[in-house]
Amino acid sequence: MSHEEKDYIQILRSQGYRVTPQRLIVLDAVCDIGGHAAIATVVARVKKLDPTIDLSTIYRALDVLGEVGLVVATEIGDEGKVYKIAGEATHHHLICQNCGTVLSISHDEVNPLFAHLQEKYGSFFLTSRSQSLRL
Amino acid sequence: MSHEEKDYIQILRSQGYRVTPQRLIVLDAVCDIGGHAAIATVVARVKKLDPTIDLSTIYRALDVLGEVGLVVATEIGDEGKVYKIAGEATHHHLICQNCGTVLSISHDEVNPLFAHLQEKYGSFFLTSRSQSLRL
DNA sequence: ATGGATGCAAAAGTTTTGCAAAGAA
DNA sequence: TTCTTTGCAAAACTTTTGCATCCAT
Repeated sequence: MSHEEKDYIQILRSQGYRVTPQRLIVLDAVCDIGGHAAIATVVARVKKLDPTIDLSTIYRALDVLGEVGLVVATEIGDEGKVYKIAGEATHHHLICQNCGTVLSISHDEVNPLFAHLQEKYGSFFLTSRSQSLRL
Repeated sequence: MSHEEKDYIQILRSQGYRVTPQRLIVLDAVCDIGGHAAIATVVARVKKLDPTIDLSTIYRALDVLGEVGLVVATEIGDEGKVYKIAGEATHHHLICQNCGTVLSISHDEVNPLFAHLQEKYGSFFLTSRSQSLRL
């Protein structure tokens, strides 16, 4: 697990949320998966760690973890929402339309386009916390 | 309506599908909307034209229209699937993350990036019939 | 006439919500 | 103790499917 224990406990508490085993397991699951994980993947991982955790609890935990900024939810293509640990370098996803494989690429690859679009379209272009460039 | 009557009747028939009033109304609806339309928008438009058309018929009509290539379904961000009349120039969508406004931009804007990515990542990059670059 | 398409109803899949009981602070 | 969170169950949505009837060809 790459997240510091103290940190996320702090973060949850400071935002008025309680630190529960369920939330930690969901956080662990998302973290263990490494990349971006569809809800089904998160659920599978969570259930493997603790089969008694309810589906609704997982959804609620992901909401809370997103609320406090520990997890980021992004909508990508056909996969629906995917979740990942926040704090990674800004990056993007290249998705094979045949097999669905997702390849992450550095923001550097895309930056020239970003710069161009931002200059040209200004307010339409997301500059901060951009998770995905949706074209 | 910008589609030629003869054309789409031909197209449906040639693929073994029948030309029904429901399918034409769904096609008209998508066409009238002009841009990309979420399912809810299509349904609203269809129902206005003919309230008796069933929801399942609309889904099935969109499937068929997609099958024969008259309509294109694209998955974009939070909006889920959006439908539009096929045959437009390849373009992309810029989506304001505040208000959700969608701005279409020419493929020319993005082409340099496409060329770069294609060269670098080869098979991961979709070259034909690309509806959206999903990063 | 005849095979595909429709409308209705029900099913299936996914996400959300109400609430009593359990648990973190 | 107090107030949040959980698990369960049910609800709310969205999309799909089965089937008798209807209709395009």
